[in-house]
Amino acid sequence: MLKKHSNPQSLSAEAIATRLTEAVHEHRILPGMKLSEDEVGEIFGVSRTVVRQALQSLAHEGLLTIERNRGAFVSKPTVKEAREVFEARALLEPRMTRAAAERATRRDISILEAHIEEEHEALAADKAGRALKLSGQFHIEIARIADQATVETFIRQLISRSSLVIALYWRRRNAMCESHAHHALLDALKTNDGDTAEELMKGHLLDLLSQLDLTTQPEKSLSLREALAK
Amino acid sequence: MLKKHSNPQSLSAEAIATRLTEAVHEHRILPGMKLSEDEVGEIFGVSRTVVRQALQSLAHEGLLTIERNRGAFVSKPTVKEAREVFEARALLEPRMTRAAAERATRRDISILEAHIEEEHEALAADKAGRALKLSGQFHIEIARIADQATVETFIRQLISRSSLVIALYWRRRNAMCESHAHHALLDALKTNDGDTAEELMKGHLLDLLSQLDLTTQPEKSLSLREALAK
DNA sequence: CTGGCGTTAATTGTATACAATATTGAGGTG
DNA sequence: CACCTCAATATTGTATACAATTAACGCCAG
Repeated sequence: MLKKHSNPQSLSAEAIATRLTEAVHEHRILPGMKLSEDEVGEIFGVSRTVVRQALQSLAHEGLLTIERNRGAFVSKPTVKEAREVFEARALLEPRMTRAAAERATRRDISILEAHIEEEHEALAADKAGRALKLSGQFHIEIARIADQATVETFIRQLISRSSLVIALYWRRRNAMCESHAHHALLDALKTNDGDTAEELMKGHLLDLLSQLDLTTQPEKSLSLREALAK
Repeated sequence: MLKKHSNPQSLSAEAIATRLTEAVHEHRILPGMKLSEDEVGEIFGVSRTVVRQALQSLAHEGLLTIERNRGAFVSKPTVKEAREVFEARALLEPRMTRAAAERATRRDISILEAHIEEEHEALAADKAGRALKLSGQFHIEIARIADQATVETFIRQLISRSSLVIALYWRRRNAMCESHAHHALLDALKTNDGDTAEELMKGHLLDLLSQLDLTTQPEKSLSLREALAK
């Protein structure tokens, strides 16, 4: 069961979408899980009308897959889709990082530092899910600093899907060694070194990709029913 | 009023979204116009429930902007957004074109040839709107040939918004001189010349951008009410 | 004639009722 | 015992009713 903050007044569809997105990013909701309209509606204290808005919004971002007359399920990216996500990120993020390096203000830097700090704390507290979410936000923050709202929304979607990919294909459950990479990126941004920043991001993404096991279809499915389906 | 094919049985939300998208791409529906739920619902013979799905889907792609308690309007990209759209396209499309050139089959080529042919016919028949839509589809087709579904959806959104940008900022109403550029691209694809294809696309996008007048806010608004609003 | 105020009408937001479809489980048959 | 069929149940799809909000209009004061 999901979290259930007793709701003083009904939440908006957007708020529900945000909450669900966070839960997926933190791997509290895993690929393949079904999100029933009634269930979600009761948890958040709203009618199916509002729930459906939220679910459709998330489906449009690729986080959920809606099967007609069957319902909404957390997407399970195929190996091909997993590769595509990282290819797209490789296309967009290095250039965004360059732009961010050239534009970053002191305020931006301190925001990024705070992110890294939180990420460290989450890892220390053994909150891998939370660390993963923060790690993604670091990338989004860079797009924001680059002042490219359009590309930023694309990167948001890609980060979302990356979260699914990691849930399905990540090799080691142990600590993400990204912290170091993010710190190096921060240094390049701090000195407005666009060339280095771009290269670091390119390497960082390749590094992430190399930690995935894309040789086989994912077998993980936390739904008992699904595991026994065939 | 929009088109009104007498509806034998009710259309799906997706079908309605497609029809509306086409109308926007062909500039039969212009930026700023309001799409009332009741009106659209009556035109297509479905209830507001289905219309809302379609409208929200289009809003998520950026084609419409939904203002709470006010309704859905065709988006009016600002100058900044217009630039961002073309910057994003410049980031994605040249690389997609290279990949497409390296993968294009004879069947792909003939599909593109058909597109160009249709585009010529539309221009000859003075159907500028239809020509514009076909021109956009040419770009989407290239992403499809590159076999990058993820990036393809991004490019779809960017083409959609480009259509809005062109409606607002295009300088000359006369013939689009893209036909030539598309033909040159086709040649590069035909000979699997990735380098040339990538460069041609890069130039083509710059060319498009240069035909826009982004020095001033758009004044065009076909809604009489809106024209007199201030 | 102009500008503000209040009422009326129109439109969107949300919940709910009903229809359509898929899933489950029992019962029967080979 | 496996397998199929079919009713019973649960879930989603769509339409509609009502509430909330906004926009429109007329009225009156200045």
